[in-house]
Amino acid sequence: MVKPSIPKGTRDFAPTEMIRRNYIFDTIKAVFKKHAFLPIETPSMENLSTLMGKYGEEGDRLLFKVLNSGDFKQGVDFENLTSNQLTSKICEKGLRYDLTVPFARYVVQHQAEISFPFKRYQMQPVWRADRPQKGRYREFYQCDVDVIGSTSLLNEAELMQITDEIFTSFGIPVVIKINNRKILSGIAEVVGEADKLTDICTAIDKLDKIGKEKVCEELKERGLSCEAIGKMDPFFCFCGSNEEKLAQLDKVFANSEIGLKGLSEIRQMLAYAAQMDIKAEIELDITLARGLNYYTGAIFEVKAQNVSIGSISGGGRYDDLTGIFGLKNMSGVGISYGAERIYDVLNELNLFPTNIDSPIKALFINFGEKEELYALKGLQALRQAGIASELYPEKAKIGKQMTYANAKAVPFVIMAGADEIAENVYTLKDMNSGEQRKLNIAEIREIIAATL
RNA sequence: GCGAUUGUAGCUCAGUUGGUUAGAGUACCGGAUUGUGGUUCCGUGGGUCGUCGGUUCGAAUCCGACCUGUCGCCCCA
Repeated sequence: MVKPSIPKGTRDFAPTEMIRRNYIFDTIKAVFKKHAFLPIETPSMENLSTLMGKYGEEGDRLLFKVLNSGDFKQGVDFENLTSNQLTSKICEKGLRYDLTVPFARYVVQHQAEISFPFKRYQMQPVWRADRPQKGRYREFYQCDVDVIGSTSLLNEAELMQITDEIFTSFGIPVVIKINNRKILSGIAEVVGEADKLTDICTAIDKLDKIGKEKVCEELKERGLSCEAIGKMDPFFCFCGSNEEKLAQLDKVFANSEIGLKGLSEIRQMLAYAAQMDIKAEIELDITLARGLNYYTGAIFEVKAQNVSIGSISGGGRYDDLTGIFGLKNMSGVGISYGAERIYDVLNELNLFPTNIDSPIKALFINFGEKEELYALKGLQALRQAGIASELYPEKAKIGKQMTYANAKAVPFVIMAGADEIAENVYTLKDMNSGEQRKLNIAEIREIIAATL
């Protein structure tokens, strides 16, 4: 006997969980569609050459690699190769790590068929060989929207609007944090460490988590001069409204062209957003850096208020993701919503709508051969009215059938034995109140339909 | 990849310095009750004590490795 189990960091989803997950996907998808985005899907596996080197050293380690089919041993020197070298000999495929890189590959490969700007959405699982923790899995879903082939900041603004609409639908209060890589470049330039941009980004990103002192320590470890770290001090304590922060940055960036460009982009985004009736708070946070190093412009991160769960969404603009696949001048901007994080937030805040938990509205009790034929007629009438309903497939004891209805949270049970058949009616039982009445099927249909 | 911690019935957990045949609650199934569930009572079944190895006369209990879950670090949705 094999003990049933699934790989580390993966999960089964029970019907009750799937109903809630589908609610999340459906809600997000509805907003994407309304904003004129089109769906695509890409394969679970990509060639490793597509994936490797796009996510930094750490990312390469977290890629799941797929062993070659056939005799992968042939002609490979197992003795004298390091694990990494061996991997490249015996694996040429890997599971996708995110949806953005496969999207870039898709765009280049299908550029002739696509009309740009291309607005696509994609909701599929991704895999990371990470160590599982709370809210972190090895297989999880991302819901991505991207606009590629347009540099307009209208796109950034639209992504903020989409974010706002999605989380308004969920009833989750959020803060949309924004920043711009050009501002971070400006900071690096101003403190005289322009070539250390990546190190500055990874360190500064942790400010709210580990505090200013530890960030300075890390910057030191990463090779920044004490002088430069001292100059960064003012950037750690920007406060006030977005306008106030921008005004302060204007002064600091007086001699940094790229820094000023970042500021003007933020201003333009905010100006567009102001026309879009966005309810969520939009906060300029210059310590927001995000690990992925392909971002070149705007950066987004969405945090739910009043919960301890980390970011539930993140994204940004990338100017040259398609370059490595041979297509230049194809700037894009996108954002990704983490389905399982949103699930946890909805759960914690008790925000799942209660009406989705009873997908089956009525159960016909099976009394036997003759009675089930009569029940089938009623069942048909309800289904034609779009009411999800079923007939218990066996003549089991009534108590057992009732327990079944209870376990599935079915709100109505319908019974018909010899008496009901003679009168051409059905007994409708409301499982919440326990009340039951003899009615004809049209009346039953109306009563159930009224609860939908 | 590094560190800490966890694992006993489908689920939640007892189990004495290592000592007979490993228990309870709950769920399931059957009955009390052949047209009534979410509240009763009785009964049946269900365990390679995570896996493999070691110490011992004897291991659920002690030791090691691995696997799984959880929590930090790294990184990230």
